[in-house]
Amino acid sequence: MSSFLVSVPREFEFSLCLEFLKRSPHEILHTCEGDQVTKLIAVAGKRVLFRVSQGKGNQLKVKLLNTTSNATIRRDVTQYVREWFDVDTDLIPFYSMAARDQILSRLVKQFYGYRVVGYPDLFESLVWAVLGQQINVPFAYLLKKRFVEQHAERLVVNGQTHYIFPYPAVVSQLTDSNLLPLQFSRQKSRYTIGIAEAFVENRISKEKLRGLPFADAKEMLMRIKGVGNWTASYALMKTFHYPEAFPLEDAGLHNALKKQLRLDRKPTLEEVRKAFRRYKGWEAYATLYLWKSL
DNA sequence: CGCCAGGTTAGAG
DNA sequence: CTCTAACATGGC
Repeated sequence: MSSFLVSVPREFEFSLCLEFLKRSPHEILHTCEGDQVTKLIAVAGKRVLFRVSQGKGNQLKVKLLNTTSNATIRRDVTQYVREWFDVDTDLIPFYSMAARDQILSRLVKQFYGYRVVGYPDLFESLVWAVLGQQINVPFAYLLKKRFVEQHAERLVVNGQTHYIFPYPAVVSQLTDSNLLPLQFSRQKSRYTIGIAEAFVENRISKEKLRGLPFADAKEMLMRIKGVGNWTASYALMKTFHYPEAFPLEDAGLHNALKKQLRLDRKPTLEEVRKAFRRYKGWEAYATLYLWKSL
């Protein structure tokens, strides 16, 4: 099948992104084999299975596994990959700011080229955030696995099953009786279905939010029940790559700051805000590298 | 048993 | 605007 290349900046380290992709054995929406990752997506009405690996120089190699290439597929898969690994953010200004920061200077050196590994699908991003609310991450992955196995479209290639995150049209038809057995709490079940309904009724979509000022996009997201500041910020960071988006209430972020600032307790929200003042405009990447420090 | 984990909501101050 | 209690569920 056909391959093509996607160029990336010098400040890009694929192996660090792969590390993130490999972080849970329950991850089901992509498959890592050594130094490459395989994923199924729906583009232009087709199901496209592709594999990404490091190419020569500043390039990623993308290989299509179940279809031949044409201009449309190539454009859409390229776009997906660029969003997935946040290829288009210029990190030079962030690195120049971070170099002068006591906490970040060490981290950006250690994890140079690490980027936000995102969720180009807004629905996936929001539901995944809801699943992660107030529970430990391994359990969130387990919930996602069950949810995807039950309700996602799939494609079997060479005996390997690949999934596409469940569609809003499907999820909006579910009830508690579908999700509680998967060990969703009533709250997660209600939020998940409510988010799907918001998509189906077109109260929200990626297209509607694209290009909006940060505050407006956040406000639109937070109109949905179950999407608070943490969830909205998470989606703005992971799906739209707003550089100023960061989850203020995030427990992991609090733990990272506690460690870096050598506090004997977790910081208050006010202390987090204060610590982040110096990262203005780059809160998303400050958060990413702080998370990575844990 | 207690406490924490990638929170949100509704209600009070 | 900020703080708090209630909600909910698994894991250590």
